[in-house]
Amino acid sequence: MSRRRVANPLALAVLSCLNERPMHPYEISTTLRERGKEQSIKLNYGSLYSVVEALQKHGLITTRATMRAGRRPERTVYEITTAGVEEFEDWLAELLSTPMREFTSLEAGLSLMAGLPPDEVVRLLDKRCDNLRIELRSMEAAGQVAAEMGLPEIFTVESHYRHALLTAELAFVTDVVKRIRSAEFGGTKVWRRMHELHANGISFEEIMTDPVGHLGEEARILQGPDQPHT
Amino acid sequence: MSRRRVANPLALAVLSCLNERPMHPYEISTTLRERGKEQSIKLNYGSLYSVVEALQKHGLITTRATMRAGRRPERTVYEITTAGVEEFEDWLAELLSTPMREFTSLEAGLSLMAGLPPDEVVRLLDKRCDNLRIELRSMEAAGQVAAEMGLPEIFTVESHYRHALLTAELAFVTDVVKRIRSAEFGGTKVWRRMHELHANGISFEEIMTDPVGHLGEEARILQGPDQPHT
DNA sequence: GAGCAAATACTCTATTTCGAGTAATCGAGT
DNA sequence: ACTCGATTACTCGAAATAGAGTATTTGCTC
Repeated sequence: MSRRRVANPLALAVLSCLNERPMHPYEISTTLRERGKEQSIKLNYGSLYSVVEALQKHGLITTRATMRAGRRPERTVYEITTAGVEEFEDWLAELLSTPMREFTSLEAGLSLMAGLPPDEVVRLLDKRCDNLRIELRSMEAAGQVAAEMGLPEIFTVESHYRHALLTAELAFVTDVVKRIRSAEFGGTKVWRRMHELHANGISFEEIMTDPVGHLGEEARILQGPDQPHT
Repeated sequence: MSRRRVANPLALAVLSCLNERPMHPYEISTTLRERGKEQSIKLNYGSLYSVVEALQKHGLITTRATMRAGRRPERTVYEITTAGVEEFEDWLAELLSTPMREFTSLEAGLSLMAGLPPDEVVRLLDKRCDNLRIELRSMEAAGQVAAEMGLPEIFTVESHYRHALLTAELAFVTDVVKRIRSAEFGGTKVWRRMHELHANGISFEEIMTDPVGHLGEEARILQGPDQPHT
């Protein structure tokens, strides 16, 4: 299991709210939403209530009161404990100081992109660039509005961070597209040839049993690490 | 539920392997590991076997044979179906062309960083920069080795992508640190003052009930959206 | 004052995910 | 020939997650 007994980042957001003042879970959810935190921390009811329960079980928060108005569902108000404050500060410190291994979907896509022909990949990545530019522009517009409302940067860093990452992604993908187009991208020729053969009815399995024979000397790397004399 | 009946990216990796040739699950896992794909796609046995089962249930793969050697556990060899090939190509196309909303831990951290005093945040982010530089250098060394082995770029794009993102992160965080230090970062003064009051025993709750009174005119934004005349 | 959409405040359950556990076999050394 | 660690190949159950569903109340219009 993870080092923290409650691992979901939503738990950190809960601690953050309760560090300000006692609240009931639904109030936490609306507070986070109002402040735009659901942009950076995944929030859904199922997780919220189980995370709150887990925090309580581990003594990081306690119920302060349960009240009801009329026949409505009970509202349970929670408050943070000393241990909870400590956990909040320690966890936040870790998030800020220590880069974590994260798995993004583009990384997954890039790592398997050899499965599609290069021209198709170029087309798809080009489309991504368009999408990225659109999103970047809409983030910039939203940032403008926030700035005009006098919202200080401390409340919008996350979105500036996302903007910076998306900008870097756009630059990277643009470059990759350009280099596949010019075949400057390492391996493009073998990659293209392989999909041409496949389009002509030769299975990948067959190609892979004798890569050099089908694709030429450059395909030597495709040979499994050790299939010696048989 | 997600648009795809099997949503785990590991399922895409499975389809990718079976698109090359039939394999049994354990062989899939070692293949992915050998090729370094576990760097970009989370792989663990529990998920692997349930994902394979789900793919089979939905007709994207079928069992080709189950064999056993001696008293060892059965090896079930799977092969991809036509529907599976289609799903593979469509899914991969989507990953490459469409930016997805992802939740990174730094984004979560930044969005809650006001909960720690600015000097502490500076210290932590500085530490992160050190860590980032170390990781970048080790990625560069690994890239060097791969290049010398003649491994073409098509097999290492993912890691170049990660390198580009980490570089952008380093630049962003470095800039934020610099600007908090110089108090050029919007909101720094109120932020610092708030933690000073808190260190002197005033609770956040108390501060937030009258932000302007405690923190000055600049703290007007901290007032909830609508607590009118009461 | 009747009707109806939105907001309030959760609950429930089907999946998914995780990773430790198991059990057999292989190979290298003594 | 035997032992000991690595590898092979999966199983299992606890825990986390997602998000649809429920039931009440409020506010607004006509």
